[in-house]
Amino acid sequence: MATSGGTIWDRPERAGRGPAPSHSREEITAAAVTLADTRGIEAVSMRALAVQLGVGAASLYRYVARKDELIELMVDAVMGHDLQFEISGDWRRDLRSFAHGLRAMILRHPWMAVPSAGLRNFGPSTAQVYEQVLGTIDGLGLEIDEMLVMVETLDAFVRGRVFEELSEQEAVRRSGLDREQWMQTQFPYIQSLIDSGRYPLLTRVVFDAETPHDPDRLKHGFDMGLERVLDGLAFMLTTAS
Amino acid sequence: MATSGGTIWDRPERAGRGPAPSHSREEITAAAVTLADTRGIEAVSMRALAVQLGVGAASLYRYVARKDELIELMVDAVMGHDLQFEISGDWRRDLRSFAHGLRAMILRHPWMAVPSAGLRNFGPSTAQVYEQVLGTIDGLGLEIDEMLVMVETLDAFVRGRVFEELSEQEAVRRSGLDREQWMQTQFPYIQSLIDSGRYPLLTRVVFDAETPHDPDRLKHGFDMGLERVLDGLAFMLTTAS
DNA sequence: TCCTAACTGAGTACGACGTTCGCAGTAGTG
DNA sequence: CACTACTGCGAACGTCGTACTCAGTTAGGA
Repeated sequence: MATSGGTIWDRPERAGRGPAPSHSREEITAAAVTLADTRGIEAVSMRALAVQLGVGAASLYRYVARKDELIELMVDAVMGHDLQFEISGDWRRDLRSFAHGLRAMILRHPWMAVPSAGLRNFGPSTAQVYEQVLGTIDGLGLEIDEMLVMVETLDAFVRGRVFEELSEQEAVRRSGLDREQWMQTQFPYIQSLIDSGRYPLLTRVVFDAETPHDPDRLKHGFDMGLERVLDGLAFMLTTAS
Repeated sequence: MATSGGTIWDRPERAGRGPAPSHSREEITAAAVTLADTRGIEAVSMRALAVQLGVGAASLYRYVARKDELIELMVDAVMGHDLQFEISGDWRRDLRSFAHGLRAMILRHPWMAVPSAGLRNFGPSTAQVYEQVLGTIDGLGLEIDEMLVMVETLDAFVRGRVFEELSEQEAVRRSGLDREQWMQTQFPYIQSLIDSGRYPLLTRVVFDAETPHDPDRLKHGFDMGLERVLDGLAFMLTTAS
């Protein structure tokens, strides 16, 4: 059993003695990630993953104590490999780059929206990312607590925003229909809301949106919101220096 | 089977002819909500809920087509009953009140953090809430699209922030230990990160936080971030009027 | 008033899930 | 070479969401 240490991060991958394991954490994690990317996170079962690896299901518990730990490995692996952003020395540009990178990463791996709770999920790669992000606002005269508030606020906006962007997309995927068909199943109810006359503003939202569910529209809303959040964060610097 | 309409919201609760159902959607929903509040969302199984109601598990499918629909009912019920905020006519005060109300609601019902994807989960109570929130920024000279961006941005911040606040709390709960014991299981790993010397800023975070996990500290961070976000949203009005 | 179509309740069953147990096999150590 | 600590894994347990089926019940139409 791989059940000694408190978290998986301080438990050694290999124990000293017996035969060498036929797989590595990295290999198993990679297989789980591609499985989640291609068939959705709910398709990542210990059995299915074992099949993918040509292994018995119970064997996976030699590498991982619980499924949760597998998810932790997956999250940290993606944080390490697929989160890209640039550091230029201009804090606003850098935080914007981080926000875009975080959003893009989650959109590439929709299952990341739920299990990765930002700063609280503390694998080594995740830690490195936030170390770097904190670095972009270091030396601007802020207390460490204030720096943390800045990063957490930005992080919360991005994750919350992308979570909303994804939820419709996920509903479509689960229904098995294509986007057009799915929207038609929703239509009668939306219509009944409008006809009730009790939602005039939401009605304007539905009617005035020229391209109702253009992906660029969501990106647009993200970018606008992001600039507002960055505007707000800039206030922290004025009061500090 | 309760499987005719596309969503549960346009499917009548009672069909015309036969015997009256022995329960109502509202009753079932309320039982599920208290079950989720007291024993966690993962304790809400169709079987457990059926026991709570003194009913066979299969009977629940007379009221609900899939478990997802039960969750939808739960979310919308809580949005209707437990989300409180005040409308004064001062947009900033009103949005702040909404943000606090939303946060408090999710903290009271931690399971709401995940399944309720904000604007996309569109039960009648949810719709009413967002109608009201849009109303607080109506008539300020903004296009409906811009109003939507404002609300979505605020909503994203609150949900993302509360999600992070909850994730640690949930990890503690799942471990079965109390907070003190749980923190001690995490300690060796945190220590090893610090000792590696590769995370100087995160180390400052750990050391400089005077009361490491005071709930007021989280509330503080929320309030500070919220004011920054509101600062940023205020910019939308200056360019509009 | 009665018949019957339409509905409700639920026992049973199916397949999938996470996880545990116990055992056969293997590789380093003394 | 024996011992020990490990690895792989078939089988099994309990739980889950859900479909099938059918007996019992009721309200509308004759």
